[in-house]
Amino acid sequence: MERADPVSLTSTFFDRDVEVVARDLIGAELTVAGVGGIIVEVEAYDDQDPASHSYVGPTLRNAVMFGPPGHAYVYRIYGLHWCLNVVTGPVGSGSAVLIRALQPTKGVDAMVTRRGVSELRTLCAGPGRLTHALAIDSSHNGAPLFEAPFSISVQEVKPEVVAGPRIGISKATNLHRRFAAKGSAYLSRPVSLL
DNA sequence: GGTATGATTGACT
DNA sequence: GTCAATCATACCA
Repeated sequence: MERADPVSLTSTFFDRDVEVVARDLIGAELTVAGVGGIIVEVEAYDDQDPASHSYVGPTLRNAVMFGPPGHAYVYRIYGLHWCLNVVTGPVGSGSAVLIRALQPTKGVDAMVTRRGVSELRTLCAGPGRLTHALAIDSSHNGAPLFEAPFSISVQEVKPEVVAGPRIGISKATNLHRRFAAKGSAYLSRPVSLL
C-alpha cells in the first residue's frame, strides 16, 4: 500500500503568524529523543495579549519568546511544573504556542515510567504532565525544536481543529486562542463552547 | 530587602 | 467541590 511519509518541520514553518502555526501544529507529532506523540491541544500567545508573558515586553524570563521562531520557551509554573512553548514568527513578535496535550505514540513505556501512571488518556494531558513525560526542563529553554533531540513532523492525517477560550488564565478570556483536535480523548479538558 | 502571584497538578472532603 | 505544594519573576519599599 502507498502512503506519504510524515514531513519533518523546519524553521520556516514556525516563521508565520502564531494562530496559523498553532492550528497547523494540531495533528503534528512531537518527540524528544524518540519519545512523544501527536499534538492535540495548544494555545496561542503574543505581545499584544494581556495574558501573555511577553505582554510586558522583553525580560530575562521571556527573552526566548522574542528570539528566532521554532525555538523552545520553557518556564516553571506554580513553582513545580514546566511548560513548553514553541516560538513563532516573525522575530521580535514575542509570540509563542503553548503545547498543552499529546496523544502518546512513541516511547510510551518511558513516559509511563516517568509519570508513574499507565492510563494513556492522562499521560500527556496537560502542559505539566507533558513536560514530565518527555523529560523537558529548563535545560531545553532556547533550544531549536527542528533539531535533535527534538523532532516535529506533520502527519498524513490532519485532525479537524476546534477553538475555544484558553485555560487557567484570568485576562483576555474572551479570546478563543485555544485549539484542539476535535473529539480527542487526550485533551487536558474538553473544549468549552463559550 | 520583602511579598504577591501564577499559561498546574494531585490529593483530599 | 476545595486546597496545598513550591519558586522564579515582578513589583514595591
